Amino acid sequence: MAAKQRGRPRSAVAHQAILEAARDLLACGGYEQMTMEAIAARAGVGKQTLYRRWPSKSAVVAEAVLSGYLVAETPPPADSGDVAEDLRLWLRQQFEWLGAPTVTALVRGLTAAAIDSDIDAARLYDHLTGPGRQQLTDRLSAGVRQGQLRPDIDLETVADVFAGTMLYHGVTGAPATAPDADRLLGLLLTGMALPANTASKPPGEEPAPSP
Amino acid sequence: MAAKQRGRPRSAVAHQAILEAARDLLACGGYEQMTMEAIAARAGVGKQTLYRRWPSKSAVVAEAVLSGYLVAETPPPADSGDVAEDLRLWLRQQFEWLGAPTVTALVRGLTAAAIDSDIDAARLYDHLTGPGRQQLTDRLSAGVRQGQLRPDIDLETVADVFAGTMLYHGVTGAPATAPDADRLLGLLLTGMALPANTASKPPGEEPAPSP
Amino acid sequence: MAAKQRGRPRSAVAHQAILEAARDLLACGGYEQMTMEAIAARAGVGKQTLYRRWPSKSAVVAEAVLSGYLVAETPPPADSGDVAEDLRLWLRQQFEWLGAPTVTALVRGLTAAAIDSDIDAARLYDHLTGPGRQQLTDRLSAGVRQGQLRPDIDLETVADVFAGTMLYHGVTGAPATAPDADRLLGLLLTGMALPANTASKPPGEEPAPSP
Amino acid sequence: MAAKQRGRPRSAVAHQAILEAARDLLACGGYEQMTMEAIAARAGVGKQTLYRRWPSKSAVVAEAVLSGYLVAETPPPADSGDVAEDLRLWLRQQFEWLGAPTVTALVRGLTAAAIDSDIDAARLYDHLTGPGRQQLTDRLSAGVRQGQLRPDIDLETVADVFAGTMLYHGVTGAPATAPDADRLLGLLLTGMALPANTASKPPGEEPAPSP
DNA sequence: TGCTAACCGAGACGGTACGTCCTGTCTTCCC
DNA sequence: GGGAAGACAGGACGTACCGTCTCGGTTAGCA
Repeated sequence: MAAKQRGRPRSAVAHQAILEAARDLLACGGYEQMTMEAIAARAGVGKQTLYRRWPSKSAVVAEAVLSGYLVAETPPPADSGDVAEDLRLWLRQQFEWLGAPTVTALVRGLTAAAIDSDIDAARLYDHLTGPGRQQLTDRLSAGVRQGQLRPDIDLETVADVFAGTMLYHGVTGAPATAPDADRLLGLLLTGMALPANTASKPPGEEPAPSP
Repeated sequence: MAAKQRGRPRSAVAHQAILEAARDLLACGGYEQMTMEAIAARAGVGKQTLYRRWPSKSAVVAEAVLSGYLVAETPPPADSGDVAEDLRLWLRQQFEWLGAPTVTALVRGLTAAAIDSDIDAARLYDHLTGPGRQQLTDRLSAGVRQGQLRPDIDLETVADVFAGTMLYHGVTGAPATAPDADRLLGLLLTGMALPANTASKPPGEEPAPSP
Repeated sequence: MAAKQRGRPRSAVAHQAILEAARDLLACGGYEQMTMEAIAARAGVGKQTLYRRWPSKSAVVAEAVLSGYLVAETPPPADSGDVAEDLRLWLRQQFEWLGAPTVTALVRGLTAAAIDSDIDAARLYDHLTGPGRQQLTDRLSAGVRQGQLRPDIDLETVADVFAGTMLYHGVTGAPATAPDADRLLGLLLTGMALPANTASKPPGEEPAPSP
Repeated sequence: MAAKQRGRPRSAVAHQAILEAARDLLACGGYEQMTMEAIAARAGVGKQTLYRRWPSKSAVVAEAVLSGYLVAETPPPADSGDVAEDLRLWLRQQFEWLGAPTVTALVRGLTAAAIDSDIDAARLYDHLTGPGRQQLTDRLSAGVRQGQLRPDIDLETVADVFAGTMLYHGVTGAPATAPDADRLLGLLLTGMALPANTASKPPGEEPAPSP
């Protein structure tokens, strides 16, 4: 081992002030507004204090977004016994939350950071979406146990679909509406294939389309 | 009115040279490397010639990416009569194509441009994904007519799911593999809900949890 | 030949504004106060416009001081026929002028610039002292023609003595007073050696000490 | 009063190491190279140890230069009975010594320190030139006693002339040569005025111009 | 022997200037 | 009028240094 902690230790206060300043600037002015100089000034910190901790602007943004996202968690899906309804409400909530300018700014900031550097963006998104993912997969698993969902569904793929959709709306700024949520969920629940086509095809039986 | 074309007409050669230079720089150095000065220099053009045509860097990038994407089109899904297999092959192909460094660079460039300006990013992505979208929805419609797909599927939502997934992989740089394609398609075809649930949902009934 | 003047020519206005701003800052705040950024701001100019013309701060200072000095010329020594008196008045005037805070600041600035770069400082000082030098040597030559000064005096050496003295006072900030001027001039006119010694020096002969 | 020395005493070793490090850096890299951090690092000392002893960089430089100068003293002028020759040799030696890169660096460092702070530069130069001054004035006084020099010469003014000349050469880096020394000494010994002029001016006589 | 004060090396801190780079505009001469 | 060239104001970048502050640890006198 080494270096046994010599010299003045790095200030945790400064660390937090920087991340918060970065988030504030990101929220109110976007990625371009969020200058290293502005961050330092707003955090009441020298520029070198930023560069001592992070090698570049992208890295600061990445950590700022991640740490900020985690404190602004949304509640997990309820478990009323009706998985479709629970997911529907949860997804609507997620979409609504994602539509908040602050959150959009965080997503765009993180995306910009991911693009203009060699940050491991996939890892970042995993961190970012991690908690929501877990909430989702938990509820899906419960739905399986409750006999409402197919036991063979690929939880990760479902989570990826949601993540991709959210990224799309975050980047484009196109708001994700409640009907969007419903349509997406409907597709994922029902699937595209006719039942006849999928697992065991009950011969001749045509499910009645919505009247 | 409209001054019917006075003075020297704008050079189409310069126009193309600029877009190509932009794409080249984007492909080899990323969005940050692609400066307006570098584009102008590489295209053998004055900077003013860029700004006479596009109002900002983002706009140049946008058009460069879009025009570049279009010339590198992928073929539409086949129609062998088996819609699941046709889509599987097409999606794999799309994913593979998307994994090419050049294409990734274009996607990332477009995303960066979308973020740091007030470009209508949604419109851009529509342009970008438009052709693929059309190919997809055409094949899906055919599948419906062939009695292999549900007649009530929401084509746009399906297309959005694909677009979101591709954006995710483009931005993170995480390669989208053939198994990913298969899993995604499987989910979308089959859906998550058990057949029993879709048809009749016994309200309030709690299935026995696993013992 | 080459380059036949393409592109926008450099602005002479900006050039002058920069030099003047540099001199102003030097005069009111010293060498340390005179930042490149402050110069640019005061001149209403981008920093790049400075660096396009001069490679470093020292170079800007050098030119600013030189051009400023030249416009603030002092009058040449009079020629009343009495060279001693003419020089006495001129030297007093020079000393007084040198004591002005503005001039001291210029001298110190130039000296600082000379020290912290590889500027050819000797050349700068020559430029700086050139006009005064010429005035001095002209008057000395006239004095020689008028039979008041020795024909074999080394004009350059005399000028160097004055220059060195002025540099000393400029750097230290110790004001050069009128009595200082008189003493220096007295020394230079009269010399240190006794007349007996100057005329004929009998080798090996020990002169009788003063009785 | 006066807290009679409690706590750990200051390290004399560190003191010397600092001054030596400062001189070394000054000698090999100039004033700009000589940063407080570099001095501390080279002396194997914490920065606070510097600031505990000196209030600023200029102060460190000043003491470093002075202490360095004193240990590198040049011998005093000889007293062979011939004051002109003694001074000539001594001045040549001084000029040669001054031309050494190390000495030039010290002079430039001291000058830079004098400029960018409110150090009493005159006092520093007095310290710096003090020993040489004393040597010089001693020899001049002896010359006066020996009847070779005028009894009314102003010793301080002579010393100032030498100091100014040396400062000029130190700052500009222009080497002071042996002929320079001879010329300067010739001027100071002989003076500029014709003997006739100093004592009694023959009235109305116009000297013939050079043929 | 322990207490307390001042030192020590190390290095982070706020601040500020540096010199480079890029954006979007402008100004020149050439077609 | 368009086009290539390049200067323009402005401003962010990342580096470096100044002088201060804060760690853990050392070295003295005093108790």
